[in-house]
Amino acid sequence: MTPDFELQDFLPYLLNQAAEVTGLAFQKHYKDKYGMLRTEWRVLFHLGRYGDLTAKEIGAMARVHKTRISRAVAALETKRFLTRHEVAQDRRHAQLRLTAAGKAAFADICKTAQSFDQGLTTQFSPPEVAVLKSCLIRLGELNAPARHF
Amino acid sequence: MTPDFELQDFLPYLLNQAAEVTGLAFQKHYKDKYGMLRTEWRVLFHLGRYGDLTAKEIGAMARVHKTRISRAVAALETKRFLTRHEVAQDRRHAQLRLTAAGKAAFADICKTAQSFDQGLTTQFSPPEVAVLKSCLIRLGELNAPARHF
DNA sequence: CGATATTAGTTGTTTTTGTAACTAACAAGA
DNA sequence: TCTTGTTAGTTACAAAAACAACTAATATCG
Repeated sequence: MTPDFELQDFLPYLLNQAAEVTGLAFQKHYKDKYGMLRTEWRVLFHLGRYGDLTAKEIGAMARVHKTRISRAVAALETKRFLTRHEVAQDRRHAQLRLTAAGKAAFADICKTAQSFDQGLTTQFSPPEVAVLKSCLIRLGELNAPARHF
Repeated sequence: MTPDFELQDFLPYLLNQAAEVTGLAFQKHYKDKYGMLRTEWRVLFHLGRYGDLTAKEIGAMARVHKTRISRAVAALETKRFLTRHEVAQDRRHAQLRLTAAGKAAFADICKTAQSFDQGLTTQFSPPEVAVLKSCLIRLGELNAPARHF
């Protein structure tokens, strides 16, 4: 039968555990402090980092389904973290723009995220971190299943 | 403000993306084929790999909350993949035991999991895989937030 | 121009999960 | 023995996610 296969050797399991632990630890910086969900924080990040974007653009960049983006945008709008600006040429989509409060939250959470990341990576040597991150990027990109954007 | 902080550098994001991509790719082997949820597959795995266990033991080993275990066990029971056996000494907990069908499913999914893992790791060099897995284990264990078992 | 297709985004419905309260069984001290 | 406390597991309810169907705007092709 299956001899010595340990769950500790199974990459999807390891990835999931590490993602869950770190994700739960970090969420207090956007959930407890700003009442945001993870997708909201991601949308906020993309707008803060890359400037005004449409919902579709954010979804494509962050690999998130459009319904999740839609609800995150609506939530951020009621929290007054962003505003919608219709594009005259095509009224189907709208540019999303952070408000001052949105930018402040972005800056705050980003700063925390950077030090959080440092706290995680300092337990490894720089070469280890380099290998870890490059592997994760390849895993996240290469095996990406078909997305229905 | 925040200068050049990329989401691609943020470990929780990378972990989450890699976990999601690989997890979604693998789930067809237990979801599509056996109609199992991820927690069910994990419970099945622990029983198949480590023999009869109680719900609490599985929860402790897999770091899963007891309500999720409870529902997974109930689902596996209706699928006839396991049976409950009361312990005379303490009737609060029950030993969980895989049926023949459960063992067959375990063996099948395990075999697939091993080759799936190989497919993932062969795109990296052996030293890279070693670093990757050891980092993931440390991330998943060291920063583990308090669990309420 | 007019019918059809496509696209951006939203809404509704169903699953799944998280959280808390609960039951039943056992333990331990007064 | 009889409270009181603890433990294993379940159930109920609320939050969140997945999936599908929908609306409105634009594009395309006859």
